[in-house]
Amino acid sequence: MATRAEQRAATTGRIMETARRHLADVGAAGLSLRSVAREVGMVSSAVYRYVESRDELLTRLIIEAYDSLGEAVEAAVATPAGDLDRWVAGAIALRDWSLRRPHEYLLLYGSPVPGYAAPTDTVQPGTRVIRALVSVVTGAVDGGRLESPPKVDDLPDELSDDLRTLADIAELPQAPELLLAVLLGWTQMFGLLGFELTNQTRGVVEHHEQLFVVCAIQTGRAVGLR
Amino acid sequence: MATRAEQRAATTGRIMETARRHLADVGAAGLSLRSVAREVGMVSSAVYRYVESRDELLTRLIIEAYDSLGEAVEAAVATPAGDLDRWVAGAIALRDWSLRRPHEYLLLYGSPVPGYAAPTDTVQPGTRVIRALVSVVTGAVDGGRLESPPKVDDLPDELSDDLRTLADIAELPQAPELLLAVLLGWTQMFGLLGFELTNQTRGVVEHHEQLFVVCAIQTGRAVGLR
DNA sequence: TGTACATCAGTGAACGCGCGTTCACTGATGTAC
DNA sequence: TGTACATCAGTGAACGCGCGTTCACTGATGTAC
Repeated sequence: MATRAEQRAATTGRIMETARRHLADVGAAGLSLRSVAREVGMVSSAVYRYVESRDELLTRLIIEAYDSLGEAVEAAVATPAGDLDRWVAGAIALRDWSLRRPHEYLLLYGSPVPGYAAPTDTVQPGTRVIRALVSVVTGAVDGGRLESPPKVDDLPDELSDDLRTLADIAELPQAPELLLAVLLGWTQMFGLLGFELTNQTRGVVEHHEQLFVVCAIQTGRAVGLR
Repeated sequence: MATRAEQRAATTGRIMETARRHLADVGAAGLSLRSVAREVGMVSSAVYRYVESRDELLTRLIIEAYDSLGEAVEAAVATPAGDLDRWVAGAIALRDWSLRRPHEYLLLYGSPVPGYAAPTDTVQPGTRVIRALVSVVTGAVDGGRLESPPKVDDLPDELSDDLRTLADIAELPQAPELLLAVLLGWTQMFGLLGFELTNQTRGVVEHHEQLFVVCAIQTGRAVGLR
């Protein structure tokens, strides 16, 4: 045992784990290969055996974070329950994960890291969360349980087209109102979460969890879930 | 003319303006006194005649940004029009300003800058935007034009209390539903805007402005504005 | 109005720091015959 | 099973960089009498 491959995997793991912890201390912009190496207990040049560059390390952290968050929401959504309950469970999982790992949340959804451009590898894992939430809607549609959303009368044509295209991609009924509701629900939750994480609501709201749940229920209902 | 005081004001202006431009290039985390000094055309130590430290520069930038944004929204909201139109105008002003100065938006509402803690001076200017929006609601209330919001049945007691306290501060009627709607409308718009600015909706939505307006109309209606 | 002194803006050198990345190297672990 | 060679992990020194901040200084602008 302790073959070379195992050693390598273990060391890579230690590097990534340490990097994640530093991220939490210092934010993405402040993350440095040298300090990670220091804490792992190797000389700075040695980490280059495991990681191509600082940018690649960031990319890996992003992908891991997306996957971890995606997994959490997928699991929450998978519980057998009413459609609305599943939606809310997904939302709560999103919030719980984000509170546990705020700097990773900010890495994914906060300000871009100066000097770093995320490669396209990060796009696909980035869609897991929204796809999990959409799957709840799809389930309700397939079961014939989705209430059709109320007509929105101020909807411009071009926007309707955008939304219909999106509906196709998401394999949802083409009513633009439905996709509008999903999109707004999605951004609503992120707006609230972002405010909570960056302390914009400091001193203003005490019971963030309750607020978030109420928000999730409202957005779920707006989508037509019951 | 060109008295010392005038010179000083002019130079301070150039420093701040350059800093703002660098912010746009490089983000808050990457902003450096030395590079600002370089571009202004003075030696790095000279800027210390105008700015106490890098942190103080950031603080000033934050305050200036809050004030500039606050002013824009206040102006938009001040147009004589229907309540809902004023709300929407405020929202559009928020978006326009943010698109014009995305890095300042991120400085205010994005990830915290590593190693920097905003002093309390920034709190008060930070409330101008929300107070401008609330003033629209107050106007509608005073004119007896606000539709009372529908009862929300899942509202937990503690959260209701939070919301009632907030209502008192904002000098709005105590119905917790009203403040909930304002709060959710507020965060909704920031969520959407944040997604647009950080390109989360890349390739997914084309007509961001229309989407944002629709969103603003919906949130305004949910608040009870007509 | 003119002079003597104080204030101020900007210079240039220096401090100590941490960063990402490269490179030639040593010694241990694996592989082929 | 034993030996010869190839691969690999980690070292240590070095590169060039930009950063924030301090300090003693010079020369110009203001002020008091």
